[in-house]
Amino acid sequence: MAFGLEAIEQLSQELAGGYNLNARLLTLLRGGPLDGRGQERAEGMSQEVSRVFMVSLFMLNSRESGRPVVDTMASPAATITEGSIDERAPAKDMRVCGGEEVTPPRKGRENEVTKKEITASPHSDGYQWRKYGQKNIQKWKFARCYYKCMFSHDRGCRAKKMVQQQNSSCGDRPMFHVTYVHEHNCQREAVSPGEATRSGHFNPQPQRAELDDDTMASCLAMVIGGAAPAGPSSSSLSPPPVGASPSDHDGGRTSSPLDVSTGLDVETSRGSPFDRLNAPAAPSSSSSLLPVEAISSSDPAVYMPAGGGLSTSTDVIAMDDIYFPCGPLFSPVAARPIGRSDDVPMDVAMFTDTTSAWTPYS
DNA sequence: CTCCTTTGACCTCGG
DNA sequence: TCCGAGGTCAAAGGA
Repeated sequence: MAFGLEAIEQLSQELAGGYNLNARLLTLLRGGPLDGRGQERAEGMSQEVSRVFMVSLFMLNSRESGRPVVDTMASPAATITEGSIDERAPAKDMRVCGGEEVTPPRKGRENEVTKKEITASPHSDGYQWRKYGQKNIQKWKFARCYYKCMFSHDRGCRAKKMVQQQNSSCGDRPMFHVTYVHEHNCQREAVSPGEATRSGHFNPQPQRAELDDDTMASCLAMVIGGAAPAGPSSSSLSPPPVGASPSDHDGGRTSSPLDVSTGLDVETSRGSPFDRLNAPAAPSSSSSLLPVEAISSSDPAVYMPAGGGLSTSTDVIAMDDIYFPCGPLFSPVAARPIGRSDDVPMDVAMFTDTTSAWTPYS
């Protein structure tokens, strides 16, 4: 699917603007009989709402036009995947990402980029990685980390990934650019989820929901209509119960392979087209994971798209904040980092282990 | 003792 | 050809 992030953001803004406009129109209409001037204003607002619909529909219909996908928004909840990338953008093709200008990686030795994504959970991709390097990169506040497949040696797997924390974050949630280089060619045997973190790869079914067309359309329909959605099928939106829980951490060593976050709970994520933040189980005492856990459904969720026209920033906005007049459209069950220990600086990765100690440098 | 991360040095590429 | 930046290696140290 190729629904550009820029498009999502624009669409979000358009729709939120339309929503606000409609709310004003409603207020106007409820204010009593309209005089000539009020009638004019109401008509103007109505026309503007129509324009919003038109623009939104146009954007929806034109998404197949092959327009390049541009990273503009770092969603804390959704992992934005650019998909397979075989060719890199021209060197001077600056991209805007999370409000930052990002120079595409120059052509290097490894040119076989298979995927790029922006995620809050750079390590929850179902594979085990070994860090082999870290480098301070110009223009980035945070060092870039280099990972190889754990089986690069044993099985000659060439898969690598580079994880770059963004300069900006969404609230206190750091976002990461993850660039995958080379496909895994280590043979994956079916591994029980419990074993996944320890003994190898498990079937890497998609662990995150991508915003497919139906989902996006459904979402927009919800926003436009304010109707309670039937809810996208959980099969398409919720990750499979891969399980691989961080509680499977090797109890002894702290320098374990990268942790694999839990899949999302199917029940709690139903109804939202947006990926919920991964919510690793409470870490064991020996784990260095920052505790992140699912909390009660009374808390506002942090789904994206945020902004709702109220802000063009990439900050997280609770669904209740966006859609308050209608009540939450989804059944938001939040997942948020909790119990962040005070000794962990806020600009450190929201979860970390010894393999991903994000140490900002200045 | 083993395995992994850290980190500085080295290599390679592109301007 | 030089230089800066990014990517990788490998020794050292830690758990």
